[in-house]
Amino acid sequence: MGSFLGALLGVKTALPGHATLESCAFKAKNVMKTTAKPTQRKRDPSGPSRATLVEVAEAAGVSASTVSRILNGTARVSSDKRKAVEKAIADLNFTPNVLAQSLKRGQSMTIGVVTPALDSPFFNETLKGIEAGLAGSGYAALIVSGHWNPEEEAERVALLMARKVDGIIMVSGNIPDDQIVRFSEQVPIVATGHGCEADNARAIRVDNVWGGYRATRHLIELGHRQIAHIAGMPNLQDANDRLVGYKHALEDARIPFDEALVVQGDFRESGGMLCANQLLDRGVPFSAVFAANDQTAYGARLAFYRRGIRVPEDISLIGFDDLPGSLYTTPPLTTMRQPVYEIGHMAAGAVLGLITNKPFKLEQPQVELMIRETTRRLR
Amino acid sequence: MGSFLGALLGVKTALPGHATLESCAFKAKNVMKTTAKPTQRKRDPSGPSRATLVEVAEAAGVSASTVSRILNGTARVSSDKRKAVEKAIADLNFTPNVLAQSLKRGQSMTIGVVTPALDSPFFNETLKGIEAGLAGSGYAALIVSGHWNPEEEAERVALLMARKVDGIIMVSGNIPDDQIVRFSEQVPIVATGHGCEADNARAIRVDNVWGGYRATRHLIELGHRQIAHIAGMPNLQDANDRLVGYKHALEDARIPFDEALVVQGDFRESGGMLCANQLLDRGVPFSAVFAANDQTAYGARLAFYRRGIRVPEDISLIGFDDLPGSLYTTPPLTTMRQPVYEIGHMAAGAVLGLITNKPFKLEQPQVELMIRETTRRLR
DNA sequence: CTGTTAGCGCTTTCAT
DNA sequence: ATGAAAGCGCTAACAG
Repeated sequence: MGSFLGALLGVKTALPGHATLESCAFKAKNVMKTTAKPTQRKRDPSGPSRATLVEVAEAAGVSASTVSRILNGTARVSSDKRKAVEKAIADLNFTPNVLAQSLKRGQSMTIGVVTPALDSPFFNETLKGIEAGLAGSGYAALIVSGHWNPEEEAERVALLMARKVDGIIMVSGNIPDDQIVRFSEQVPIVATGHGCEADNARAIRVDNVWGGYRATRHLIELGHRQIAHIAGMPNLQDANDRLVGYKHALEDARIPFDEALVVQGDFRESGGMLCANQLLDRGVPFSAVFAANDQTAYGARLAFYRRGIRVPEDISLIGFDDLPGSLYTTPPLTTMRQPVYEIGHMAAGAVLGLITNKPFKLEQPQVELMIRETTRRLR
Repeated sequence: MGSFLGALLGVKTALPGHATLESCAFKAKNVMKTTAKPTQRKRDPSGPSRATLVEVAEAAGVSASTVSRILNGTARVSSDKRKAVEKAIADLNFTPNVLAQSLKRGQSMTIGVVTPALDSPFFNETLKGIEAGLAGSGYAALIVSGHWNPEEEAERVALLMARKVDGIIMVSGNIPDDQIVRFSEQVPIVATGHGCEADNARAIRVDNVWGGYRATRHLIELGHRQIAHIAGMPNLQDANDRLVGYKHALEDARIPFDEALVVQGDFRESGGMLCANQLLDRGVPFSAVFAANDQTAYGARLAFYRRGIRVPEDISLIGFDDLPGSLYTTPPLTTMRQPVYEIGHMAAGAVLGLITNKPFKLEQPQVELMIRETTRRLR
């Protein structure tokens, strides 16, 4: 087998069953410009699939209605016709056009989902739950991102409604509750991280105040008294609630609240890192940090690492959310677990219930303290 | 303000502007069972929106075609009629029914996206790129998950075709290339992490062999000679290619390949952790590890931490992908960066090009070594 | 410039 | 049990 260096010297070498390696030598130029060949979009009747119900009917020698009835089990059909139709369907590789069905039936069999971010591990967990909750229902999810922007979120909702989604799930986001309620006059909405309730709107939200309280209290129970807090995204109720919980825990422990120990983060790693540095630079001593979410905690963790501050030996750190990755940070992160997947699942069940007018259950999901290895008793 | 402990003792307290805290005391029972009230689904003409184009036409005293023409800018319309129509549209809060438009035009203005996992930071970066690439095009993305299962992926494609998506983006996945090509006879497909090429199919894939080579070579350049590899998901070409690159780098450095230094991972943290332990337990010494992807590296990192092995002091570790989180591990992970976002963006551009028959560029995205803090020169 | 007409592919009375 | 006919809401010739 030719050597790599050989390739670099211009000697052609090939790998068994793999792309040639010579590209390595010409990395910078290894550009395959492809231009679309003018390919005709075919609407070729003999081609695979793309048959219509009427064509099936003709092939089977029956009327369109009969085919439709068989497809939907709407009425009894004699078994010979049924067979003929089934054969025709198979022969023509027919699949009903969902668009046409939707138009006719007045429902699109799709649920709109608006998430604040497509690349957040937190919201993706929710999406996964939604997907699971929708599985087998015949409903598909149309996922769009509002990019944390209230106007864009509203715009997205409009887009979803134009596409005639049968229901909407709002995953957190910055859109005001009353606007959600207004939207819900048009289409059923279930919102997580919101507090709205209306005829056609439901909300699922954990008790963030309690969560913030519990997290802080955990630190207090470990003997910490100088506890910093890196807050979450401003104006986001979830974040504010956690701060409120933090204050209450301090109060209950008769620890005076110190403004200098609270900094405004943004729910992201970069913010967490910045804030931790800020905190450190202020010179006000602290032995523990409650980060408003796990991503913030990750950032703070790195800031400490950079300054040679050990976690948990020197500083205890607790997060909020329990992202999948928090099990694998070094050391694994102590955090308040939110059952995000379950929330998504429940939200899906709720929209479906709202749409089909069937009863469903909506319980408040519980946050839970996950003690791992970033918090320790103050010596 | 009432104290928390007060609440626990049954004294009612309320927070200004926030949920009462008493729920804390009754955590286990804090269950709000909600049953759907039988809400009538309204098709109320006077209600907000839900007007049809014909209704607009009537209200404006023109024909439906005129309204349509104004909506789509298909032809000139006298300004008085235009004004009347615009007023009617505003009055009735009219939005065109995309479903009806789609049925008529024969295109749904939606792109199907099948991803192997909804909760993978790697694929979500791609999704984000796709979303950005689609932004402003009028196309929406219908995202479905194939759960790493080839059958399910095929099923998902069928579902997307039934919904008449105008194009499909396959984000990696286990579905065989020739099946993708077959599907592409029905609808344009762009696949990342695949090698298929056909009239209506394009593929975007980085040079994983080169990536594996470069990663390993980085370790070699640092003086390492006993280099372990935690491989990726079996049967996945990307993973195999990286292994091939690894072998070649060893070969070029005249380091004999040692089977005992290669273990089969699964691209996930848990697998990485398991594999690292396996490696350690084998007793074959090594000073560096090339993990097939970042998630694997995270797992390995934790395994080392658990055994008191320091990274990079005792063992150097390099990953592959450069997930957003890799900037914030402790220490930040040295890795091969894949421009995942760009790949998604490019894929979106490519489907759009395929659909509209416009030229587009498809360049092979380059992987790049990101030297951070988990690798160091062997003393 | 604008209205009329004819569907897109499917479902659903209404007869038979 | 089955077919004919009438649309769902919109667009696109085709005539004026």
